[in-house]
Amino acid sequence: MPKIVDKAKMRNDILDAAMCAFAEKGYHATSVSDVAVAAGLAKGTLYIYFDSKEAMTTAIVDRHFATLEDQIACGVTCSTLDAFLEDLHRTMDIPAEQASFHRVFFEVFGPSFASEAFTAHVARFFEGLGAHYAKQIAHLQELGEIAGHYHAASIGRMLASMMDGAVLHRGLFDISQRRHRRMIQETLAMLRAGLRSSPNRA
Amino acid sequence: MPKIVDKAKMRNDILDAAMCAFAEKGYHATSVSDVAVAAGLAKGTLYIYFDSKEAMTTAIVDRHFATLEDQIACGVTCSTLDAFLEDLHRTMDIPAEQASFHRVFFEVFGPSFASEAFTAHVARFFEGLGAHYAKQIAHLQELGEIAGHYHAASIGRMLASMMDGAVLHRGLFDISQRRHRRMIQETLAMLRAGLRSSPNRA
DNA sequence: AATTATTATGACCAGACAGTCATTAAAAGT
DNA sequence: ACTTTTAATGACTGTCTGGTCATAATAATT
Repeated sequence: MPKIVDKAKMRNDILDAAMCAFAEKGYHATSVSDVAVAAGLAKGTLYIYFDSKEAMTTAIVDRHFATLEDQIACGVTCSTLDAFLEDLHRTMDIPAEQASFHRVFFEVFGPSFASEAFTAHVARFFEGLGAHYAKQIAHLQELGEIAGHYHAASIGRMLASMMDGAVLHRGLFDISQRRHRRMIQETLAMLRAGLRSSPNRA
Repeated sequence: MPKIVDKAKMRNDILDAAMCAFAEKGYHATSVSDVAVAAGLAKGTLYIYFDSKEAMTTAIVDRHFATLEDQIACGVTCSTLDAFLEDLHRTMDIPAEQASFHRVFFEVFGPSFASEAFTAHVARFFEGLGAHYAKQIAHLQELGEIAGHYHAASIGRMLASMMDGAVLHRGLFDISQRRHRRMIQETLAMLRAGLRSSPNRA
C-alpha cells in the first residue's frame, strides 16, 4: 500500500548534494534550503531524513572517516621497522589530488569545529589512528625492532598528530612533490634511528 | 575639550575580549552583543572601533601571527641539542587557553583557505618557522650535536609541519595536559636519539 | 478503482543577529 | 561653570534561517 523508498540511498544522495553545496558556497553561507535545492527536494523532506543541519554535516564526516578507518583496519601488521616506516611513507606521500581534499575539508568543515559532536568525530578517528600506530609499535618492540623503553601509546598518538600535520601542510601549502619527498625521506631516517636506539642516559 | 581615549589600547582590549568570547562559545555562536558584554561595552561602541564583526576577526589573526613571528625572530640560537629540544617542548606544551585559538582559527578561517592570498600568508609563516628550525639544526650540526648527514632544510620544514600537527591536535581535541605532556616527552626523546645518531646503513 | 500507509511539500513561524542612529555622557580646555 | 568635541549607549530594524506542520502526492495492495 505505501510508497516505499530506499532510505539509505536517499540519505546518501542528500549527503552528496549537501557536500556539493557546501563546497560551492561555503558551509555557513549554505542554508538548508540551498541543500534542498541541490538535492532536488523540498526543505521539509530533508528533515525527514536528518534531524538538523548539523546532523547532515556530522553524517558527511562520519561517512568520510568510516572509509578512512576501513583503510587503516585492513592494514597489515608489520614485522620490521622498515616495513612500518614504509607504511608511514605511503600515508604521507599521497598524490596531490588527494592532498587537496584537506583544503576542501577545512574550507567546508572548518566552521564545523564549533560543534562538539563534529570535533568528537574527528577526534575519534585520530584516536583510532594513534591506537593503530601504537599497536604496530608495541608489536615491533616485542620483536626487538623498536627500543622497548618507549611508551607505545604516547608515541603512536603523537605520530598520528604529526602525520596529520605533514599531510595537512602538503595539501594546504604549495610544497613541491620533490621537496615533500625529500622531507619525508629525511624524517623517516630520523624516526628510524630514534625508534631503534636504546635509552639515552641524559 | 574633547574626551580622549587610547584607541590602540581600546582596540586591543576589544580583541582580547572577542577572542575570549569566541573561544568560549564558538565564533558563529558568538554575537557582537556577546563580544560587547565580554568587553564591558555597548554594542554600538564596538562599531566605533571596528567596521564589522569580520574586521574584528581579521584583526585578531593579524595580531596573532605578528606575535608568533616576533617570537620566532627573537628566538635565541641554541648551542646544545637538549636546549633545542627544550625549545620545541615549550612550543608544543602551550597552555590550553592559547591552544583554543586554533579551534577558533579553523572555525573562522577554514573557509578562507579558498583564498590563495590567505593560504599564502599562512604558508609564509610556516616557511619561516621551518627555516628557523633549519638554521638551528644546521648550527647544531656544526657543533656536532646533530648528525651531519641530515638535510637541515628538509628536517626543519618537516618539524614545522609536525609541530603544527601536534599543537593543532592539542587544541582541537580533548587531550589532557597529563597525556599531552607524556606524548611530548616520549617524542622528544625519540627525536633526540634520532637526530644524534650517525647514518644508518640500511 | 478504492484504500491506506508512507513520503513529499513549502508556506509559515519564532527568534536571532549584524549593523544603525538619535540621544546621552564624559572630559578637556576656556 | 560653560562650551565643545569626542566617545558611549542601547533600543530599534530589516533580514534571514533553522525548523515545523497541515496538507497533498505517491504507490503498493486489495
